[in-house]
Amino acid sequence: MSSPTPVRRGPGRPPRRAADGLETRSALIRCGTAVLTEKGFAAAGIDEVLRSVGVPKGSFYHYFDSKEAFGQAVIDHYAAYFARKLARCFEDRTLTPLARVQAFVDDACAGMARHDFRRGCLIGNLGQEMAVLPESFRARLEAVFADWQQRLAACLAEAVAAGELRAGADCDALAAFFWIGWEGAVLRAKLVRSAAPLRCFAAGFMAGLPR
Amino acid sequence: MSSPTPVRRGPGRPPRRAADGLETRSALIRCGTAVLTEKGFAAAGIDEVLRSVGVPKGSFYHYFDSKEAFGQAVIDHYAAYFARKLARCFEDRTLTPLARVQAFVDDACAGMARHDFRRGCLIGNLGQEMAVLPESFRARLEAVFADWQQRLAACLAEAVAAGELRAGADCDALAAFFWIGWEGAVLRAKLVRSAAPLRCFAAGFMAGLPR
DNA sequence: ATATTTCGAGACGGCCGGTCTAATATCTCC
DNA sequence: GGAGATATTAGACCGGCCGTCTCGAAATAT
Repeated sequence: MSSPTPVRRGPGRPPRRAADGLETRSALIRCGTAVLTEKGFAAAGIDEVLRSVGVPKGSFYHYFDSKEAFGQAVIDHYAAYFARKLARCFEDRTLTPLARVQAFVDDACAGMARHDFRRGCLIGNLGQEMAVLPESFRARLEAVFADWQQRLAACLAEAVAAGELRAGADCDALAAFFWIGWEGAVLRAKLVRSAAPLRCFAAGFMAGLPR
Repeated sequence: MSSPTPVRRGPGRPPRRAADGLETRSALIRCGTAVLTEKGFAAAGIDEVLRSVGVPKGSFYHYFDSKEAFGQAVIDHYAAYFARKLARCFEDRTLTPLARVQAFVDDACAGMARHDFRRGCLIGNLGQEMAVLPESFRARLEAVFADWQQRLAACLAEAVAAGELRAGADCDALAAFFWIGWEGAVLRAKLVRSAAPLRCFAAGFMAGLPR
């Protein structure tokens, strides 16, 4: 019997399938997200992504102008994914604001453990690589960090309103501080293959908050 | 007139010169430190180092078994250099213990600015790259971080003794927290090409210390 | 049915980077 | 002063990777 999705692979325009073009394209992006999150941009090869998805090289340059354009698409995809995750955590009304921050940390620990601490944060990876990256990445990466910072700052502002933080606390500065250090924690977690750095940083952050 | 050091370049055993082998070798390491600190290990090419030092490609494998071995040597060199810097800062009796930490931060800000925020921290760079690095690097990088943490913890212990920190403060945990987050700050400073993240993290760290 | 457009297969070129081998000049020791 | 040992290098090799190119076939329009 034939496979459930008889993916024709051979030259010629493929038979019409529901939004197949989008399927292929987004499969490439999804796989690329995993690969770039693990290896970074420069060290990752397009061929690896293609082989893993089962798409021939010729298709790639039909969907993307270049590796650089592909990277941009992957960043956008990751940013959207992460924004959803942050919204889920930081706007969860069933928890107190500070408990939401802790929930994010717990979620991140579980996430890294699930991939044996080989994958880190795509944005952090690429930020570290800026010296060897197309300059076009810089603005996009900065924008993503700005978004994260704003989301966390809003959550911290709720903490102030709820009396969990001292009135007058500088939520923006605290949020900036968190994300700056968090990337370091992710980096270290990859190195020691353990969630300890994530927990260490989170605990230190919580302990240092102005109550 | 001939150059002061008439470096013979051509096949054959070179004329005896005072420790020339060590000269060449350490020149490679010094240049490699700069390059790896900027680009990381995977993205850095040996050719670039060789060209920059004026050593032919064939020579490389006379001095090092492989790129991996070269990387190890560079790590060792960088670790020694950084240990000296930390000793200079953290054991400076002319400053209070906490002022020494701030002195290190100021020094680091100046250092990154001097290279236009293109160079970061070699150890952090390589840590981030672990997924695509020879496994042999892991232990060495961890050891370097452990050394840094211990040096900072000692300084913080002095701060406790001097009454700058609350008695009973967990200096080891605080030191671990600092280095975890600091690497994130360096990463971010490279991204935004500014010392602001370094200062933001340092300020947050200082503000959160138990007094 | 014919022409045109859309999509994909897979090979190819060019480049670059790490590694190895052979060759060569000097040193050392008899 | 000659012979072997040693230090250094030139250059070739191999493999990977990005990007391109041509061809082929299905879908769609006319």
